[in-house]
Amino acid sequence: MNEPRKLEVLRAIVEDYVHYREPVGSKALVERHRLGVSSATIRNDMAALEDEGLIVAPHTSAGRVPTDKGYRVFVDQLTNVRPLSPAERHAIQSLLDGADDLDDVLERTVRLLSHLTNQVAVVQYPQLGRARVRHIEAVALAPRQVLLVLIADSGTVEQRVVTVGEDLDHDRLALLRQSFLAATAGKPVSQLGTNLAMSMDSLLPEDRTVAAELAAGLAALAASTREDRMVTAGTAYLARSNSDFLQSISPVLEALEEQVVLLRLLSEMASDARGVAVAIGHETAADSLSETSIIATGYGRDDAKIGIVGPTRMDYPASMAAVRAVARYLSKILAGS
Amino acid sequence: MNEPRKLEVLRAIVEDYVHYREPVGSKALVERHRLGVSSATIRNDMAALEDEGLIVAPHTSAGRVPTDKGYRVFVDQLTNVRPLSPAERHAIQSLLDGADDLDDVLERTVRLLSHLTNQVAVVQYPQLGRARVRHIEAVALAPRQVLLVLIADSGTVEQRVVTVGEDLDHDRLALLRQSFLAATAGKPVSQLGTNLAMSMDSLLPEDRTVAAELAAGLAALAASTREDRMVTAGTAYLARSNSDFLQSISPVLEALEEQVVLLRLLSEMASDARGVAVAIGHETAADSLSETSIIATGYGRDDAKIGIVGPTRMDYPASMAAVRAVARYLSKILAGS
DNA sequence: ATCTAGCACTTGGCCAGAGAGAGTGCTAAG
DNA sequence: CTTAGCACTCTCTCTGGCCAAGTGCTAGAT
Repeated sequence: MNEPRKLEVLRAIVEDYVHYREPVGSKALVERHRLGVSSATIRNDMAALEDEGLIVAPHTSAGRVPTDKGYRVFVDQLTNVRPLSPAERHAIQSLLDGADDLDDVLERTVRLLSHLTNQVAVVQYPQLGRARVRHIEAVALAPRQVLLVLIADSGTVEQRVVTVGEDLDHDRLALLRQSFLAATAGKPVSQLGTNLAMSMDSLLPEDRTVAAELAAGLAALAASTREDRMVTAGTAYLARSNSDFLQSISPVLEALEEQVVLLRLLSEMASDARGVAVAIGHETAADSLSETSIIATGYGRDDAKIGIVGPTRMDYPASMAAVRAVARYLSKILAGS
Repeated sequence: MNEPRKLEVLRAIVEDYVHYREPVGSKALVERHRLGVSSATIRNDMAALEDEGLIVAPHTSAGRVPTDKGYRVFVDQLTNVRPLSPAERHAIQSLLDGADDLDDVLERTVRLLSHLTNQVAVVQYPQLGRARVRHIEAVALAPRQVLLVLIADSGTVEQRVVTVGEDLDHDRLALLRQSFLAATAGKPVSQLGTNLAMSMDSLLPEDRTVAAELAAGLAALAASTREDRMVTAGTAYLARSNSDFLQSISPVLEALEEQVVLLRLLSEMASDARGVAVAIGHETAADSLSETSIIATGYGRDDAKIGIVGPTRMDYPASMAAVRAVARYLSKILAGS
């Protein structure tokens, strides 16, 4: 058996199936690809591929369809990721220029990626892990209500309203804020909690109770930052792939809204040598996503993830190229600002 | 012709069509409802209803289906909105308790409404129109980059990064901030721009250029606040109504993501005597939503909108009840905080 | 005037059967 | 190892016939 040709056949099957959206048979294969052998030979190869579980026939006399495993081999076999076309590069440039704050950059980026791939795009908020405290603000909204704002040098701003047990006038709050700021400014957000705890001693005894309440709020702010949130775009594309896939889009929409499952998945995906990570069908280990594939990669300093979610029958090479290219531009923009 | 009975027939047709999801005929109607007359009489009524354009027959010998106009008459005919069941009230209570900041409240609310109605729910951010400036913060991120934060007494926090034309050290920025705050604090957000402009005279001449840049940023912040944003939940329900409606969910998803069309629509909808507004099918005046209905109502002081989006074939009475009930709870919670 | 009963008529949905087309696996030969 | 040929298996599509649902109309009952 000719091993290289067998892989070539698998490649052809995947490409044709993605393109024509229907099972592909041996005859169509030799017509559409210059394989240099007859359909009978292809049939032998296909039988072997089926034995290995890379393709299946929906029924006796239909063509073959790649399995998750088949897509996996296909993807692994891809050596170089195709660079983007000039038109695509131009689109990236013009769409991402002119963005101002972080929210805006992420918003534009995810829309861009979605348009480029005709797929749902997701982007995780940059993690605050290595970010440092730039500023802390505390504003009295009511005698016992305080709005806490935490600003990190990564450009993220987190806010929360905290209710405390005793009244706080403006001056007292300003003093506490000053103390908090002194204890944490310029230091990593991740250590905010411990830094605040250590600064408690320097406070007046009568302030410590309320200070602890505020500190808890700030710590919670630092912990539950947006690193566990993501932005989504292009959900409409899910409904476009008019096929049997339509049945399974409801769970996918749920997963996109829930975010939890997807975020865990994204953080577990490790990019390979080509700079992108791919999870195919059941590899996602989530029932709701068993008919979808995810292509993702990290961006920025702290390796937050950006990627796309789509049906397993997708154009992997093009999507991988788009994800990687957009991630690079995004990293560049974030580093520059 | 018996007019009251004709309306009764329309009501029965709508209810049955919503329930059984298929065209309803005269015979089924007399079986399922105590109309007190024979199917032949119903047929006469139905013919009249069809002449008036309230129902149509998909083909010669199928039952009748309500038109948009039919739903409209049905909805207008509803006099009292059914109150929620105790179980639903309980669900509202337990889900909305324990929310802290505005984002969280809206997030929970929209999920709740979505679950109650099994429909897509949307909620518009409260408008800053009548809100007053509580606080302004300006943080130097880099010599020429400033993070502006605007906090309103409605609890909303807006932020934006502005790049200015000259270097700003910390002290100079603090002075400017102080001046801005003095000019605007406690005054309506809507007048922030003019208030800032008037305060320019009191600044040192060399500060005026950069101050103008910052003021422009703040004014933009006040103008483009979240009032033009909304939160969505339950998109997965769109794909659940497994029927011909599946075809049209892609445009709906787009509209939900685009937000612009929907926001305009929401703001144009005026609640009627029962406290809710309903736009049915083509009444939405948006092609992408021609097969969907929207039920919405205002909440809070500034009449921001909350509502649901679903197929025209929906349970209007139940949905109207849920929207109104949730809007009331939401108003109560926002007023209390 | 209004309602009802009956009836002829229309039509989509469903089923079975036939035929075509696509594709396979196998065998035997190059 | 490859190829040609062939029998076989399925699905898909089309057809015709039948049935059930539902209608509109007319004539009679109330």
